[in-house]
Amino acid sequence: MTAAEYAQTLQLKPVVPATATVSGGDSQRKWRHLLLKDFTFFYVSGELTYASQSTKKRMDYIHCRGGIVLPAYDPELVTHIIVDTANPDKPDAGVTLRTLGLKKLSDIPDHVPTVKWKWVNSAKLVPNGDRAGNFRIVEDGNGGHVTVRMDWEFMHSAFVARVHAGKGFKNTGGNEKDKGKGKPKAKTTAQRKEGENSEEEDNDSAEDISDISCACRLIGSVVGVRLIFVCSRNFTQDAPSPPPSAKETTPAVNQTKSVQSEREIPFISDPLGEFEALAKEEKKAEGFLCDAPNSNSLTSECPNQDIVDKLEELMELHRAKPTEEDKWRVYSYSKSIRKIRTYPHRITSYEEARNIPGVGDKTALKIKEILETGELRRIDIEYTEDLDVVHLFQGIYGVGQHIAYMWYSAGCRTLDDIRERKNGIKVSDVQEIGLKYYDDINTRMPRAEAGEIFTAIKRTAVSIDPHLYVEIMGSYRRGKATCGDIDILITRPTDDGNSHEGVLASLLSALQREGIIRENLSMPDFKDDPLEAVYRGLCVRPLREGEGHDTKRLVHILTVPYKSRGAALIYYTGDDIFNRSLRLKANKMGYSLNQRGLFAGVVRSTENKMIKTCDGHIIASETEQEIFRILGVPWQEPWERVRS
DNA sequence: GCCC
DNA sequence: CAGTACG
DNA sequence: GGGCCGCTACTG
Repeated sequence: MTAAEYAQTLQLKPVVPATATVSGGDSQRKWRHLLLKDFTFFYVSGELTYASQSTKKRMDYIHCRGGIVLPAYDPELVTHIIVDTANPDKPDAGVTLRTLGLKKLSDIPDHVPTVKWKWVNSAKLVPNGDRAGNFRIVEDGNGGHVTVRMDWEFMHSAFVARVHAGKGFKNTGGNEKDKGKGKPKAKTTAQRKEGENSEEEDNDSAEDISDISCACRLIGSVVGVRLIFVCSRNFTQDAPSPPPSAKETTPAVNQTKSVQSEREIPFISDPLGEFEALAKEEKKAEGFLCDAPNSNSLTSECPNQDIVDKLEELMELHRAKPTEEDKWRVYSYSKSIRKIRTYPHRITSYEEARNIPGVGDKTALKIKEILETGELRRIDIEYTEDLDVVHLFQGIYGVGQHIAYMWYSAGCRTLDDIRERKNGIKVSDVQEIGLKYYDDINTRMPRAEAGEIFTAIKRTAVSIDPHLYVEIMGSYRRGKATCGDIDILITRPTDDGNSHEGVLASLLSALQREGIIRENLSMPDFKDDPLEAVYRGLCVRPLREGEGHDTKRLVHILTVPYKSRGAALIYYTGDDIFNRSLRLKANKMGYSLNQRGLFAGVVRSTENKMIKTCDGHIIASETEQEIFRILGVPWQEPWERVRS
């Protein structure tokens, strides 16, 4: 596991104060347990591949003391960069810059110090509370506060060139500005009122620590969205919040229960049986896929990997087939495969497979066959020579099942055939671009590159109008390590009488001038609403000397009216399966959800569901929380919404 | 494909 | 309108 | 046997 990955897994772990394991009387150390609260670190270990034991231990140390370890460097969020490369006394600037993705040390903001690990250990309790030097007031773990003194950052500066950075060397006053926002204490207490039943209850020494709020702060940071950050795992409390008893919908109540059971799994004697029971319960509880947060599947090995592989292979074959029937098979497979992948134990029988919601008779039989023979004959049966070619063509942006099959039946077999317009096939402008950048478009980019491009675009946007709200969405917001594209949401508060009307057009031409945008795939259409539009194109990251930046990346820019931002955030954060599930649930509850808002009283024509005979009225759209709450879906952070 |  | 793409 | 997201958005 890399350091970044480890940092990411920390986000999901509750903050267990290190002192909780120390016997109660040790007041000598207890004060440390929130020592690093309000600090956001980026840790430079210099380890290219795997995080060493000591790196992990130090990240744990930060995490357990209320600090945040960013998986990816973000100049807007980081408060301290810890440099802990091979030789602790001689930090390596080159390695540091490479890790940060910067060219020179001066690219690091002045208020962010680069410190050696030693600085972290410099904290000392100030017994008489005298406020001299670099003091901090921290919670003492008993509901009170103590004064703690730490060395000035410059005393442990990693690089001579940056001793001035951070506090102490001279009075920059620069990092005072983010002091206020990291103290959502009242909120934390309030949210615990609702959430504590299903959250930790056996940790009386940790009363003031909300692991949730900590994780939220962290991922909120990673994700970079700070529009609305009221965090709670269960029901949210924006606006006048309903008392817990007002949760009238059954799914909601069931949800609370199932979260609880999920948490109990590790402690019971027969985990397998319990899981099956839980699965059954979910089945009859009419649960929607969107109801249960993703409990993080990326950490553990999948005990049924061979089954997953075979089923995925089969699914891909169906994906390349043209019929409507196959489309739904793929939809179904994708859901059942996901369930199997996150199933915690080795599946050993047809019965067991069948008990997993989403796995039906057919798939259970296939699993049985894989268990018994290690093979799946259906794969060979479904395979035909055309599928590889169709799959290849479908990789062209703008080419779907139908066009791919048309081209195949026209006799085309390779991308070059398409380029040559073999047998007179037609290729649209968009497809032409898709063809030209076939490999680029089908290659995911590192998370950091997506961030870099986003930052450049945001800078340009804000220079057009400083009041714009510009955020990165999609897989980046969901915390993925690699991104297939860059999704940017733009809106603007209208309280000063202005709006973002016309901004997208100026932004696009500015980005073209800058050379960031290279190709247009689709242009916005403002016919309905000048505030609402979608742009798609290909871009490259901003140029840096001496490096080629040729790989074109898909970029999507969406503008929405400020009032719709909550619904737009949900839509644009995804993932797709989560969205569909959420919309399905809305529909079943008599609502309708799209990227503009949640609507009630929508009447659909009975024979054609596509036609709404009555528009209904909008009941929520401004915040994600509001929409979740009305739908009885427990609040889930972006990274918990991964369903596929 | 799965589920109602 | 059908086809494709978006989360 | 019928639904499986969206009166989604854009292209041609």
